[in-house]
Amino acid sequence: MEYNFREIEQKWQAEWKKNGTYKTEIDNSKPKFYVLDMFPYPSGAGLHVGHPLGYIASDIYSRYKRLKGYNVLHPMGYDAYGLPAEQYAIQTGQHPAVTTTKNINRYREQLDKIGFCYDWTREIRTCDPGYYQWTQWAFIQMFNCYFDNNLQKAQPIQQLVDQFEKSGTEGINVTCTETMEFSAQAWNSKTEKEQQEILLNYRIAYLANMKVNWCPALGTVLANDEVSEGVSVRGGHPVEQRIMRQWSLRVSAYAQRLLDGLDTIDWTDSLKETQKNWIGRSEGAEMKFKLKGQDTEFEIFTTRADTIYGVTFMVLAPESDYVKVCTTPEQASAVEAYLDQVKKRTERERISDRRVTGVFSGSYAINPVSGTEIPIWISDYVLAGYGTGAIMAVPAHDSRDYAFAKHFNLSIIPLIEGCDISEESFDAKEGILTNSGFLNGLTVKKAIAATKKYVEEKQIGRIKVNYRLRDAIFSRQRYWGEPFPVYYKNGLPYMLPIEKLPLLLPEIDKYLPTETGEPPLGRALNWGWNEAEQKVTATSEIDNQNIFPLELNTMPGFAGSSAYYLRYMDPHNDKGLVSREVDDYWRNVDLYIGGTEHATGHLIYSRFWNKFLFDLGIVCEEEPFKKLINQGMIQGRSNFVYRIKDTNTFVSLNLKNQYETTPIHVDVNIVSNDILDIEKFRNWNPEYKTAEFILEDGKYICGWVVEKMSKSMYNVVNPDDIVENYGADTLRLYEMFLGPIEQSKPWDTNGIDGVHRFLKRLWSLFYKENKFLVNNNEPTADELKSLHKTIKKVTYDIENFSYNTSVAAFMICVNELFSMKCSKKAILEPLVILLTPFAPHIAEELYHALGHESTVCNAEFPVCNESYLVENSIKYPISFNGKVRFTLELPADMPRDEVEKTAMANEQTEKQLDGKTPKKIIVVPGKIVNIVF
RNA sequence: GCCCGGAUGGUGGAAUGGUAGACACGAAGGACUUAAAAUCCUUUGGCUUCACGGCUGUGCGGGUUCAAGUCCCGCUUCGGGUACCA
Repeated sequence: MEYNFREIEQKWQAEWKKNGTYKTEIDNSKPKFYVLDMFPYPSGAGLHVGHPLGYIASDIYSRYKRLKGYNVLHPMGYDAYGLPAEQYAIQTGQHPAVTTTKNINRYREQLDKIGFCYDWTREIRTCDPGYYQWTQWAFIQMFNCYFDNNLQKAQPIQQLVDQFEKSGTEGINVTCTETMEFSAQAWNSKTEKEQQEILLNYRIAYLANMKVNWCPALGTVLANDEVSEGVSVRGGHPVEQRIMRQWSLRVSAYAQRLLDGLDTIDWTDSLKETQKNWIGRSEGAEMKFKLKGQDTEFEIFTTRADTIYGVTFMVLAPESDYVKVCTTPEQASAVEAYLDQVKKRTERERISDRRVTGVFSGSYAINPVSGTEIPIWISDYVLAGYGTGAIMAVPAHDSRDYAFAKHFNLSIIPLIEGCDISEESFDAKEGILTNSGFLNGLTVKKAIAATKKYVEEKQIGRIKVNYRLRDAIFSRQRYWGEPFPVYYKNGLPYMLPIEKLPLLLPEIDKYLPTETGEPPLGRALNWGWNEAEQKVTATSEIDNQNIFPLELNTMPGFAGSSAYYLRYMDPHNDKGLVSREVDDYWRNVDLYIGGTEHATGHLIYSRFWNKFLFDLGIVCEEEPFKKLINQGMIQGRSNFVYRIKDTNTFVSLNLKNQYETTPIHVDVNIVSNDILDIEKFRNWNPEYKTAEFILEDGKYICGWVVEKMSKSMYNVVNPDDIVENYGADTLRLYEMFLGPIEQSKPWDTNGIDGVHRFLKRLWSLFYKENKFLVNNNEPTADELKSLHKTIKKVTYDIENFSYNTSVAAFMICVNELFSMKCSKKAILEPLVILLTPFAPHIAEELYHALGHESTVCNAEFPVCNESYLVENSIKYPISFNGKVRFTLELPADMPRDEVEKTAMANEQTEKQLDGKTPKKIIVVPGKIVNIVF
């Protein structure tokens, strides 16, 4: 019987499906384990061979944990809302739901072939109303809460209203967009509209005018993590700054908790570091500067309060509110011209072009410590969004201030003894202060502390912690996303009642903005809210009395992916996102596998969302993902042919230097071991039908290079083809065998024969021609040693996610058993169970061949018996001055001095020493002998 | 600029401070076969030697150690993240 992988894999996939082998239920008798993959966005291109890498890794771990006796939750679903489907809809008129469903079906077909142990009864799609009603629900919860800074926790907004009614803003410490102060009396005398407007300043989901990243090409705003270097991450379109009234989530309120939480989870240091930088905590002081000749003052933020004596000018961000206050009539036109110029520049231009620009406002500030007068400038190197949007400039010790001072010829006062500032600023936080009044003689560190103390005592400012993390803009001017459960009355937002969710995404005729520039939902014919009857009605009936307009924006991509891991726990619950009982069992994700590209997006938003739900008591764990592993990227390995210039003749790689050639990408699927299949090449493209070839050794050898896997490079390898030619088990093993899971590495189909041969060889221990070879003979010590060595290694490697080395261990074991001609059941049965996580189909087949009726998935993972591994003798490497010269086989229990004596007595030792006396002899029992002379 | 990773044969990669190159691909040679495929066996870092063996070798330069791919210091270089963040 031959190893017929096609038959075996189809048979067991059907059997597993029929028996619900991977269906998971709560089972209090077993410990739980939750393994999650980052769910995919189903793109039209389908899966290439790089996508399943992480899925295979998590599948192995899931199966391993199950064999170890855990109740394993391992679900899968689709991040189904997104731009590509919508842009395809704009081009073709095809409804995004149609495209998305088609792509999902294709993904599912591809995934099914690989033999994953997903519980598909728990599948979710973010665009499914049964799912997105909980995204809408969460948004309403956020609208109904504010963040209490003292408790560091979300609280119902009603508590804040009670507070305002009783004592106004007196004594409150809550996160808000803008600091407000009013009395209880003032609050109580405000109209409903005014009160609601104020509350938006405090809600966790709030509507506000803010500076947003507007992407004209995509026709929508983008969040900070969706923009990189001034262009959109998706598509690379330019982004500009605009003020717009948009929904935002007060993620910044959770900055400290997001930072602290990192210490409690098992993520890689580099990922934690990325999040730390993104959150960007910096401790400093906020200081007040008075304006000369006026009764106003303004605040700046600095981490270098110690440099206060070196402030020679101030800088305001162009968007700062202080600009108006500071600009004198004489300077008004110059300032206006400058603001105009700044406004015209896109984010990208500003980043690429670092010219020093700025304008003098005409006003002066008073240094609160030294009392000197300081000119106030305006420049776009100061950002409105960070700190207070105003800085004190210390050109001697800040390179940006230095460049500005040099450009505009402003004075520079050095503050550190002996520092050289003739060419550049001295930015290091070290040295002894000078020119600094009461700080003279102190080190920088001490001076910072001393200034902070001084600032607080003299009440010219306060210690302040700033975060770089911004609130998340939550509105998108797109069609294919979750509709907001919001309608507008008097221009103010009101939430739909929770029982009326989901608010379904309406149908529209075209997926474009309206003629008046409204988002696509502006085209919906049924997009009014009948408040009295609590239902959606015709847009034409909107009268702003009883029928109100619904929100036209939709939610961004990260909305649906922020809590999906919770929904998998309880996917069919129609009373809540997840019931508390179910959440108490599954708690959080024990192992999360996915790419690093989500480090500053999804992984921040999810943690924020989870913390918010934790505050509400909906979930029991504060962190959603306990352990996280980033799988590396699978790169493409492109092949080239070399066309001789101006001909249709192609020259083989090692002869190309004799000609003038152009390298041309050739489809890797018509190349094998870098040898071109000439016939296939001629048929690949009509242009090459008549191609001529200059061969070497009768072959055409292609060149190759590692680059991104993409259609345009013709280096995309499809997992379906691999499964068809080698089987899913071979694909799974080979993907793991390629190298460490976290490392990026190129895909090269060439090596796949090795793991395929391994499976065939394993098969050959069971079957020869039509004979079943397995017997019940007693295993020998060597056979047991081979097996248990492998059990030990594989167990250790799985726990440490070192899958490439476990595949190697399997190969070694099978090679050993093969040369021992071992077909003993006592050895093969544990081996088959051990292999189950990696190659479940062949394992299931062989397990049944060994006489089992039930699935191997429910078997017990073998345990290593150390007593089989004990060695009687050890081969000691005998080295001289660190260089190994020969080995000596000695009994394992030989004491140290005996080993030394035996080694010294050896004639080869004598030869090596050549009459010299050893200075020192190192014996590491069980390891090595080193003789120094 | 700052932060985080890497750099080991022709290739992918192994290696708790203890015989560098496990395992696999590829290549070369051989067996079986009319032939091919499949399978099996042998060799395979480089230089050198008929051979035993010797020399050399983990990006570069130093150091620590009886012993360094591994630890420390200083570079080179390739990835990734991030940035007028005060």
